Amino acid sequence: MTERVHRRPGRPSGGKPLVDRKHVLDAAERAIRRDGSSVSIETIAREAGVTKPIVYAHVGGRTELANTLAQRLADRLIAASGEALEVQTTERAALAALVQCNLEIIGKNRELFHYVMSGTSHDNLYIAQRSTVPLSKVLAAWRERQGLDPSVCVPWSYAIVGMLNFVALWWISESEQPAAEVAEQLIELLWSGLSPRSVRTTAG
Amino acid sequence: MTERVHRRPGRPSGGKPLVDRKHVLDAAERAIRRDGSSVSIETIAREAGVTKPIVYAHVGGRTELANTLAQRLADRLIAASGEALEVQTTERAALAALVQCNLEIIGKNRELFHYVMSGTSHDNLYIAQRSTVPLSKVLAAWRERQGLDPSVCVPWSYAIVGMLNFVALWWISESEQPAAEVAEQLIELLWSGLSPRSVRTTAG
DNA sequence: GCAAATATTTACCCGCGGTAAGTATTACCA
DNA sequence: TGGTAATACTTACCGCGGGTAAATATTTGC
Repeated sequence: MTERVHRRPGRPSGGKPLVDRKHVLDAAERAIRRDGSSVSIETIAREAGVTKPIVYAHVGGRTELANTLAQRLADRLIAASGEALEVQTTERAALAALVQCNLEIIGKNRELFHYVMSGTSHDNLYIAQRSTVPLSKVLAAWRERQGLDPSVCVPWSYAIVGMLNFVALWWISESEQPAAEVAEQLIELLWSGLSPRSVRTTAG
Repeated sequence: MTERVHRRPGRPSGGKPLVDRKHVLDAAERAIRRDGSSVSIETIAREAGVTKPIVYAHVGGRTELANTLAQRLADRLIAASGEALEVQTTERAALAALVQCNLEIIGKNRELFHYVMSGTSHDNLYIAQRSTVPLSKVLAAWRERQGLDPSVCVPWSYAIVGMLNFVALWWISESEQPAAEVAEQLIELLWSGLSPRSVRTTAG
């Protein structure tokens, strides 16, 4: 966590500015966590110890801020997913671990998640793409390894991301179940589907 | 479609007011369709042939308007889904028809969909619930008929609604594929799951 | 006719996103 | 050592859009 700094106007001695993009973004996250997803740019600026124009200079306007924070959150989710995937043995267990850690990270960043969900522009899929593209690649590689058509992977990626988002939304605000349990339920659907024929015992 | 009306101030002769809730909501939809999802309340009021306070009197503030319109859209989707379900023979085909008609309706109401997606409050799940509750009931009944545990149906409903939402978002803005094709791809995932063992030929 | 009830508008407040212009401090170079 | 250019930051502002209070017009009911 970057700390509050004594700033002074004027060109700084070291080549580097005291307040950079990361400093502002970290402050934004703190402010959102503290004041909720409807926090104003001005409050964020105060949290960073600067004023509004600095925020605009470093990260741009509100939607751009939301996009950037979404990016960061997505990166964390993807990174954690990667780790979760490596540990597990079976593919199904790996998937369950992925979903569970996604839920847990979102649970620890509820307000940020809300900010991102309501702040990013829904017209262009800029952000959703960032989450779906890596997923789509993994899926495509996997399907090809099995000799299956990989063309479904783009819509499937959006489907899975949407699934995760909505379930997370429900889970963080209404459900008392542990993340592992919800993850298992989701994987039951995602792995085996609705089809009654593909019933199988849940993996312990 | 309700039409533009000659209104006059003062207590109206008939018991009924000329401008009611439905009139305003219809106007809102028209305005959104015309000017996009960022349309202002004032513009909506003009479209209805009235002024802002009337809108507030009849439907409330912006989020309440978004919620109400979301409600209406959800009702249309649910109604159309019901019809689609009745016609089909197999359960899988019924599901595919459901998804397809959902996509098509959203495709015909892109701007409204965007308005609803960005306007409804993500903090309380008020709206998502309205879509998921009926779905959840159908799922639960179906699972029970098969002797399966119905407790998964709540998270599954959110999962399916989230899936549909995100795929629709992608489809209306980036995809050129016909709705039927996307629906089939989605159902492939939803019905059979990711599991490699449950591979089966796509229905007709 | 006159008061109460109702429908609607005018005129306004306020907060917030976004920006232009001004001020303070340092680095660089003669 | 002074002066100029570059940099970092602030103050002060604009405008728009959500939301509302108070005024205005019209009709019903006594």
